[in-house]
Amino acid sequence: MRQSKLFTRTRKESPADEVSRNAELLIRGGFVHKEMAGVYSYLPLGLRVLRKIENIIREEMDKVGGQEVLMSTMQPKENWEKTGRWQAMDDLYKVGDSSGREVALGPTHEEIVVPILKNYISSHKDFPLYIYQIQNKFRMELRAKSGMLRGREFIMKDMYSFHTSAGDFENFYSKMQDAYKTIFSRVGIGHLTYMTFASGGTFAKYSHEFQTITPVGEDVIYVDEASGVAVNKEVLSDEILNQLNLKKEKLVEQRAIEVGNIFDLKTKYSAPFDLSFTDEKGEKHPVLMGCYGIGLGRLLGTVVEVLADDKGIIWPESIAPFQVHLLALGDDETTSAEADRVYKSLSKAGIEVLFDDRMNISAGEKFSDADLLGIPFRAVVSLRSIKEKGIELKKRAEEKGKIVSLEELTRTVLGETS
RNA sequence: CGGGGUAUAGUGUAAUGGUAGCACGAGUGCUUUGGGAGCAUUUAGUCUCGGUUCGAGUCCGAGUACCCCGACCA
Repeated sequence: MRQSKLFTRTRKESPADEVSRNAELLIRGGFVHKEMAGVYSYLPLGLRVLRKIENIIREEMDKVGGQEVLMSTMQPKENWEKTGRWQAMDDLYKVGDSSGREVALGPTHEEIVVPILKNYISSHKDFPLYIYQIQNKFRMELRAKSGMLRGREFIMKDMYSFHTSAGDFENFYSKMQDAYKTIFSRVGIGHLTYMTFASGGTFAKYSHEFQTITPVGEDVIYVDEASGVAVNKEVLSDEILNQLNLKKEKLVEQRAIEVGNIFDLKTKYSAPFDLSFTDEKGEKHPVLMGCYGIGLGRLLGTVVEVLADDKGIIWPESIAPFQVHLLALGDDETTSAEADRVYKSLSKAGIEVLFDDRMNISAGEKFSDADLLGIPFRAVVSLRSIKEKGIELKKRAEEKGKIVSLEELTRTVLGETS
């Protein structure tokens, strides 16, 4: 992609109405556009990152046997009345049309997925079943905050699992714990993310949050570094500590943001809709369910929040919008021709390159933009690099670059991204 | 929802109740190119409604939006 053609440009000034680092950098870099409090549009750069996160999650969900669907955003009021949540859920968006009909804008999809399944499954032979989607969710947060971290419209992966026995559920639940750990490692925040024992409300024995350590987090958790286990402050008690084999004096208090959660729904949603199955003996039983969520926008914002430095974003290679930021310094013929050659060669090798081919832009501005955008590898072509018979390669997080050949550049980038 | 704060051009900011200015951006021309360049020139603005006043960006009232703290967050 030629940066001269890229839709959106960077801004030098921070927006006055954004204090949080994630939103500030994402807006200054032109990744997202703020529509209103807690609602953001994704621009080309932001969408590229979002798609990469989405694909990592999709891969891991498919690996555990998930089947992807896309359920409706508009949801019938009757379904919500059946579960009692039309009244009980106070962050539900209720929308009316001119005929007086009311619908909910989906904040979650138990009320949709369960009735759908009722149409198709009824025998124990249909189980287990894992259904997921990646879709926009709507929640009327009383207070949207922290940029991308708590929004009113946001993209979420939600999976629902369906089981005929508690044992089967527990097996799958444990598989999902591993899948989640893999996802957070793959997007680059595994080292800061802890599986955290949490409250599942009144109905759940099993509930875990995946909490990423950051001072801007909304939760307080207690981490046992040795075992990598954490407990949310909400549920901290001697009983829980004993159960988890944790010693109080070894726990470290941290603020953290919840990037994912998984929990046991038992029959909470299958019962109201009478979702049941017939076993081998012909007896009818309610279906057991689990639910597994990850907020993609929040995850994206969290990565920015925890990995950025004072110059800008630092994307992990796995989710960076491009792998290489190629800078042509100087508008002379020699530099332009050489940069163009490098651009074409890298592209041909299948490397995603953002080529800063803009004319009349000072070197300093190009460097600053590169730091802000946070693409993992920066490759500079200039009269100086040409004189040194190579390309200057520098990783975003490194201070100094080195001169490498085009072949070495290609190998380095491919090697580290494969 | 309680408390606090803010609202001026695309962005960031000035302006005792008295001519809305500066910088960035964007457009044009020339110069410049290793850490957010220079000159010239052009472009574009007082959140909404009401009130006070000879006169309101500024004062008063209401509304709206946004930010922060708290409460809330299957």
